[in-house]
This record gives sequence, C-alpha cells and structure tokens, in this order.
Amino acid sequence: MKGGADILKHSKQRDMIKAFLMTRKDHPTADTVYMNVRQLNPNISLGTVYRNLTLLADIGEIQRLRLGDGVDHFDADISPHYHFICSKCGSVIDLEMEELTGIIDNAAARFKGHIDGHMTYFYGTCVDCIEE
Amino acid sequence: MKGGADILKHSKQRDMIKAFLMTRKDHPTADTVYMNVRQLNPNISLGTVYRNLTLLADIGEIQRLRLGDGVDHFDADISPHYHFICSKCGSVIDLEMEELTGIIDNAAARFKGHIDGHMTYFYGTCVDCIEE
DNA sequence: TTCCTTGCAAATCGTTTGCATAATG
DNA sequence: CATTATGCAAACGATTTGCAAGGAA
Repeated sequence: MKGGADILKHSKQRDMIKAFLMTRKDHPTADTVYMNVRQLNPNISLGTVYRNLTLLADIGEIQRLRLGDGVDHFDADISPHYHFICSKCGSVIDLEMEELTGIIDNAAARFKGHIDGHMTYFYGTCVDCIEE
Repeated sequence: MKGGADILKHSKQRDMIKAFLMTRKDHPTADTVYMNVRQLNPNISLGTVYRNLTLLADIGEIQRLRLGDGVDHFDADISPHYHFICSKCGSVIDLEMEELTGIIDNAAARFKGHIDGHMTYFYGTCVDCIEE
C-alpha cells in the first residue's frame, strides 16, 4: 500500500533546477537543464533532474510543454501564454498575444464530457531561420 | 547520393493500414493498428506499420496527432477539426466546433517569424469516466 | 529515527533503421 | 530489370524506475 501524504522535503538539487529554469526564457529540455546544473553540481544525475522537473510540474511550480517535437520542454513561467516552435531549428519562443478566451466554452458547447483546459501552440519558421 | 524521386509503389500492407484506419473514428495508435491489421495479415511487421503510417501522413492521406500523451495517434479524417483527450482513460474524441479562424493572425500580429499553422487540443474527463 | 531524495545503472516505451529478401512497375 | 517495400531484429532517444546509500525533519 502507498501510505503517507509524501511530505515534500527540501533538496539542494531541486532548488538549483528551479533556480536555473527561472534564469531562462527559452524553455530548455531536461537534458539542457542537466548540462547546465551539472556545472554547479557535477554529481547531480540525469534521473534526479527528471524526477524534480516532474515533481515541480506536478505541484505547479513550473510548466511542462509538449510541443510535438518528441521532447519535453520546461518553463518556469507558469502564467498562461502561448508558444511558437520553429520547425527548422526547434527553438521555442513565447508569443505575445491575448488569451484565447471562450475557446473552452466553444469546445464544450456540443461536448458531453468535462473540459479542464486546452493546449495550443504554433509552428512555422523563426526569424533567424528565415534570414539565412 | 540519394538519386531518384522515390516513386511510390503499391503495397498490400499500406492498403490494409489505410483501410483499417478509415473504419475507425477513435484515432488509434500505431500499436493498435498493428494488432488489428495483423488479424488479416499475421506476417505484417510493426516496422512496416510505422513506415506506412509515417508515409501516409507525409503525403497527407492521414493525420498524425500528437496530443501530449507521449504516443502518436492516427486519423484518416484529414479535414481540419479539433480533438479532446481524456486525462483519465486516454481516449481521443472528435470535437464538433467551428474552426478557430483568425487565431493565426492573432498570433502573427506581434511575431517576427512566419507561422505555418497551429495545434490545439482539449483535455479533461470524458463522459464515460465521469459517470463511474 | 523516519521517510524523502539522491546517484547510479538498468529497464521501459515508442519509434526508427540496417539489411537481405520479396514484391511492384 | 530497376527500385521500392517488407520482415526481422537490433538500435535509438527520451524518460522512468529499483535499489542501496545519503540527507532533511
């Protein structure tokens, strides 16, 4: 049986991961987080990075982004906003646009289940990839 | 060097896969396709299923859906429409709703790159999972 | 001391690929 | 005949997990 309430204990590694993520606005992958955090703590393991990213996402301190490129990206900015992913270089960029309000109601109108939320992202070619 | 234009040759396996997909409106995964097609052709391999699903998606005869659950789903209905994925049982359901026109313009307004398209899906709990 | 967290490595899962053979045009 | 497609199995990349040891409350 899976007893207790899994009280969260403090951990240096988790702090470093969260702190690193907050310095970046390019939505790094787990591996990028690993590479970078390892420069401060060479002993940290990839498994720990994954575990903490998952934990942080579960408790809502960060956002996990699945943008269809097969790799998870992570974002310390948990405010609702939209992303663009470049089909060529894979970079992820924040979009400045108002929230798509009403989209849920729109979807829920003729639907019998219950809709919790939606995921929307845009794809195409970023400026840097166009200009070369 | 990669010479020719890769002329498409007919294949029984591809036909079966496409035919099977057209009978289903629940957006099966590659593995589900494999399981089912295998009942008609026990010799077909999973690799062939993957190759053909990828090929069919590339030439636009089917749609590949990445709905954030880590598995690709396939849809023979290539008309633009939206999907709902149940967070509990994972089932994928078509949503009856008008297209989100203007959403691209909306996103492109303050963005420097070029936007080709967008991906939107909804999640929550489906009727069957609510009722139990 | 209790229980969560870590590091390490092995395992898992979905998907892709190399290769020799079979099928298509 | 030239070339694409197949079956098989091995390879892959991203992520997860079991376990013994370390660290926080």
